[in-house]
Amino acid sequence: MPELPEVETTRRGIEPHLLGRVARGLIVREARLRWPIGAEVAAGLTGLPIKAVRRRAKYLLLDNDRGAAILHLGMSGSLRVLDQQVLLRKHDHYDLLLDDDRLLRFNDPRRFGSLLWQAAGDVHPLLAELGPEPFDPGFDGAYLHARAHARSAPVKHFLMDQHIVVGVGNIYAAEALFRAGIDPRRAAGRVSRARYQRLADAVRMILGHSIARGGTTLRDFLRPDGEPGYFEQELLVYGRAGQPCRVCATPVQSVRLGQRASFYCPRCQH
DNA sequence: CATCGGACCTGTTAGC
DNA sequence: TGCTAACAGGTCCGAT
Repeated sequence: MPELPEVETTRRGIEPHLLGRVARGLIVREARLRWPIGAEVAAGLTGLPIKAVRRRAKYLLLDNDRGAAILHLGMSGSLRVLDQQVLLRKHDHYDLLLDDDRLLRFNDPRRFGSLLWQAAGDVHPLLAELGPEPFDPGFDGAYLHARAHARSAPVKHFLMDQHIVVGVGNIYAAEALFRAGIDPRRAAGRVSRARYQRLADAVRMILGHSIARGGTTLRDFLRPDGEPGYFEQELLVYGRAGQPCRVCATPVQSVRLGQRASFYCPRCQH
């Protein structure tokens, strides 16, 4: 589910409910997420006000004076701010209790999500090696071209590598490569600087546009307010195998690149 | 180092 | 209608 636009949509949805609220405690019903939820998370959060709700890559960070909780939604996770009375559903793994009698509830069927703690002054190893945000000024064609030097892996892999640039997952990689006219199978090291500039622009445009639409709803993604995202209606190639390209009407092709479905137009992308 | 495959999970869907 | 296999938005880790 969640790539950068969905995580950012979630951040914007929960931020007004969390900012300035004192965390009263953490109820963990299922600690076995991507990594087990440790006791340090509750200890770090409890008793202090939340000073910021940030996003870095696909991670959400809840800051207080002791440090930050690091939340990841994995493939199937979602967060909602609820009244305590609301009935528990399957896969509701933790609740962060707030001082206004509401709570932040995490649901995640596949349990690829995570909840970690980072002490003030520390940088968690998972965050330390991340590439630039797509909206950072340093993310451009020259940067991508330099990082791709001599790489033989498909450009789609390269674009989805969070050490290169963060936030681009399987859906938006397909969409950005389509907009840039680049075949997802092409070796990353064999894409020109000019085409990488188109790609960087396409990534920013698509992510920004999707955020404005509230993210993409495939299957079960819902925003924290329970509404779906609307970007799905604007996908040009993702999930459209066999259907006509919206630009040239050539049937959209599907290939598997490293265990993952990739969609592209054989006429528009080279 | 870069690259590949496996691993972690459950739910939904496609195919027989 | 039921059973099974394949596949799904992420990404770490170990082997090569």
